[in-house]
Amino acid sequence: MKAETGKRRRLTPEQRERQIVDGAIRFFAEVGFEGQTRELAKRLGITQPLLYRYFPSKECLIERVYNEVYIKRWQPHWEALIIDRSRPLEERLVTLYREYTRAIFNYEWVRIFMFSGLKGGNITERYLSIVQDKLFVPVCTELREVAGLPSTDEVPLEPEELELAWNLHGGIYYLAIRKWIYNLPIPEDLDGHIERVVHSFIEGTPVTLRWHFARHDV
Amino acid sequence: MKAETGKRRRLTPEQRERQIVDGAIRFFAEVGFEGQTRELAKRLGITQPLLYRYFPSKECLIERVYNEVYIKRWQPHWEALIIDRSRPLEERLVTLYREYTRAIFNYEWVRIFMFSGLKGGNITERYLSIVQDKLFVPVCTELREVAGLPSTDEVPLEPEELELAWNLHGGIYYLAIRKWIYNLPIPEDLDGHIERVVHSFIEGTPVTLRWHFARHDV
DNA sequence: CGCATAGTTAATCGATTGATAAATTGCGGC
DNA sequence: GCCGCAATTTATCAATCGATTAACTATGCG
Repeated sequence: MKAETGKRRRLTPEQRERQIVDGAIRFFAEVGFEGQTRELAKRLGITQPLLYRYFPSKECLIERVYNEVYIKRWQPHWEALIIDRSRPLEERLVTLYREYTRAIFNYEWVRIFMFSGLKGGNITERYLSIVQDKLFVPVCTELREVAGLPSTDEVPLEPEELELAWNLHGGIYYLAIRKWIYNLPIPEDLDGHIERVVHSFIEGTPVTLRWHFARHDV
Repeated sequence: MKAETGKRRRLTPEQRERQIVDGAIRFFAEVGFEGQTRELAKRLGITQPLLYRYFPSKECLIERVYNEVYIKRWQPHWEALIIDRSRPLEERLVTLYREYTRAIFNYEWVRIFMFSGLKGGNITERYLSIVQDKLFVPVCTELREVAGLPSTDEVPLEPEELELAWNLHGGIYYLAIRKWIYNLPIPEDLDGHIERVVHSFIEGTPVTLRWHFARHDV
């Protein structure tokens, strides 16, 4: 009644823990957090109680998965990139979203983020508030300059402006949702697509901003 | 050992079935399809076995929820609206997305659609293929005309063009995801936001299209 | 009033869940 | 080589899942 001989492999705690965490990320990304510990163990080729030697509860393992997935993906230099006026804003945005999609666009990140949002908590809210403060606000500040409008020091940023940055971001992120959640094909040439989308943004948004403020100030 | 007197309410089968379906839509939208039948019954104020008098299995109830949510939301006149060249394209798109968001932007639709996508199946794929054929393709056809480019009869639609329509759509739909999945605030003035986004689209996309074809044909 | 029909319920079953305790086995140090 | 510790497994528990059965009770018809 023993396991198949030779299958039992004794790893160091560090190796085993890493194996469990990596497997859990993949597993929960696929089936959601209601996925069963027995099924996870089977995929890892270990027994279910062994999971509980490394993590006191399923909830703790999930918490660990969150941390592994969200930490270390953010590139602080993005914030400097956006405000580097030695390059055209269009070029900066293309670079930003090229790198952003390379960092974020993958099966595990997109699906775990969505499961996490549906579940509740406030993990997604916290993450996106950072995105807004570190990316969208500076982008809008730069947009003011490109559009020939007063700086944000003189005229505070309006929610309507922020929404235009959210819209650019949402259109791009929707690609990831299409691919990893709706299981639909997306362009092979992602970089080319980003170039076109950012080009449309640069051509259209400053005009809209001036249009908005002109109506607004009347 | 009987239930509390007076609580028992006898409804006609039609009323009871409707009550169960409506409650199930709300319930599964909130917690996902792993939500338990006992909890659903409790929220409805009935006992769990009664669910099985109306639906042979949980899976059948879920199937019914799908049909209730997705059927009857699509407005066939949208397809005619897009190609009505007696009005400016910008006005047509604003009208379209005003109506589209009124029809689709609600808690149940957005969350059940997302749960359904994560679960797999092909419900989301089928729906979105309709959206592409009925909305995005005609929009791109109209864009050709606005941009002064050859009609789609002469030069077939390219995937890159379709992606620009997907991008507009994704940016707008991302608002719904922010609100009902990430639990973030979105603009109160949704119609005004749509006006600005569509304006940016009309200002930026034709330029990008000509830019794209110019590079392309070299 | 009485009876049949049907809506509703309590009680329960077998399978599965997260989690635990105890037995087993692999590996490094002597 | 073998000894001991710790990694891993077997066996199992209590709770909970979807689903079933049989009994209970409200309503309409005569």
